[in-house]
Amino acid sequence: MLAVEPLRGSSGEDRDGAMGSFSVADVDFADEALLEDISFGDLFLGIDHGDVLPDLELDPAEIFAEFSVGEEHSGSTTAGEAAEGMLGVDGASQDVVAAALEEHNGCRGEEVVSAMTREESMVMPSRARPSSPDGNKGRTPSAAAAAKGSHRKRKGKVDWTPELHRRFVQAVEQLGIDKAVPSRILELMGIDCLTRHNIASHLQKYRSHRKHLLAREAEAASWSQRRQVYAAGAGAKRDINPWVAPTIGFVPPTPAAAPSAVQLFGPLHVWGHPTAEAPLVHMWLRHLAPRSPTVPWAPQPPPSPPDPAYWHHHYQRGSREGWFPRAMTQGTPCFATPLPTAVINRFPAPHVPGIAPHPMNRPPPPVVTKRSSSQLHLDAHPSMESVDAAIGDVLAQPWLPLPLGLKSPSMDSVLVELQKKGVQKVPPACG
DNA sequence: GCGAAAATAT
DNA sequence: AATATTTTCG
Repeated sequence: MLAVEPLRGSSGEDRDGAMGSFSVADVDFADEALLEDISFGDLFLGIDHGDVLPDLELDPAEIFAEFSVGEEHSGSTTAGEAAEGMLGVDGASQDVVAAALEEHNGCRGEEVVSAMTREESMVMPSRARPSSPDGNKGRTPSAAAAAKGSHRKRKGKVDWTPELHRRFVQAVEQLGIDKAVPSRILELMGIDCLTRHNIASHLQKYRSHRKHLLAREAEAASWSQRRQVYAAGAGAKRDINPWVAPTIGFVPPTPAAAPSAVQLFGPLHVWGHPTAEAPLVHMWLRHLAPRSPTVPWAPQPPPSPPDPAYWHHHYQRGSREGWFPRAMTQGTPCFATPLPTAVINRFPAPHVPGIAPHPMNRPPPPVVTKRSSSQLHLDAHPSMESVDAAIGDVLAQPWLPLPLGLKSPSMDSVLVELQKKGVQKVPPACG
């Protein structure tokens, strides 16, 4: 088994340019990643301070006007203070915040107002609801519902701030995922300005997201397992940390694992897109796999790369195209994980229809195997074209494992040519 | 009371 | 247009 990589800083003429400098696109991307860091990361990582107060999305004036109904707030509650609270008070403990929250949202007051509004709306409908023309597909509007009168003023929207969500998740975890039902959650959260419906709704979404994320994790695990299978099959003994040393030619397919090039450059769907997902994933994922309270030393799942910056930190652009681990270009060269052709063929990298797979997201383009013509040629008397083609592939794929058992004399001549081009043969073992 | 899905808001 | 939240309904 042989693996080759371009020599760093070698005098390869057509390669130096590509290696030595990043394209404009690369630079732009890095900047973008940084921007994301600042604008989104902080917001959602700083979950324990400040940004916490949930607020009902009503006009403040409206809120307090309504809350004043039937509720004598203890003088201290003013609109001004409320506004301050909504901006987040530094250093306020969670309890204080929650208390303030309850007070400002006027929980009891809201109940009163809601009820009243409800009754009012029966009498004087404030908003003509479009009587869902055919939206009721598969649903038979009951006579009761029809008789009820369908006009109802919407309640103030609950803003599920990170802090509120945190409480929610805490309650859910405390109950256990199967016993977590709205009423119990509501009890545990102890925030009586929320209704059971609010909780139920949030729970619905929470489950949905959780399901989604777990599915993706399972997918990632599956891929990781596959990689280990063939890595082991090829005799690799080392444990490979997928975040640090991804197997050559493959990139973990899910964002939960590491963002693929496709996910970095083109939206798959919104949850797969870093700009949209980063903040949201933090919101939902944050409590997904908490350290076991009973077995705190239990092994943790590998940390997800928090954002594109992580990706850029650990990976770099290869020559021409493709990402590869920085570790592979720094310090002692390591042996690339062997990728027997048969295995590659059996486990092709995932392919998103309609989007050309990124070079690193598909099986390594074969120098020899997939180009049967080249293979034959090399085995016999390689022409310069075939050698050049091989070199081209190698340069495009900085780490290109050559198929096992390729030891024909012509291979040496290929390697000579590769070396002339600044491609280096990598020692068959590392460490 | 619960969960799924429709309706509505942003 | 997409996502978040509420409301409806079985």
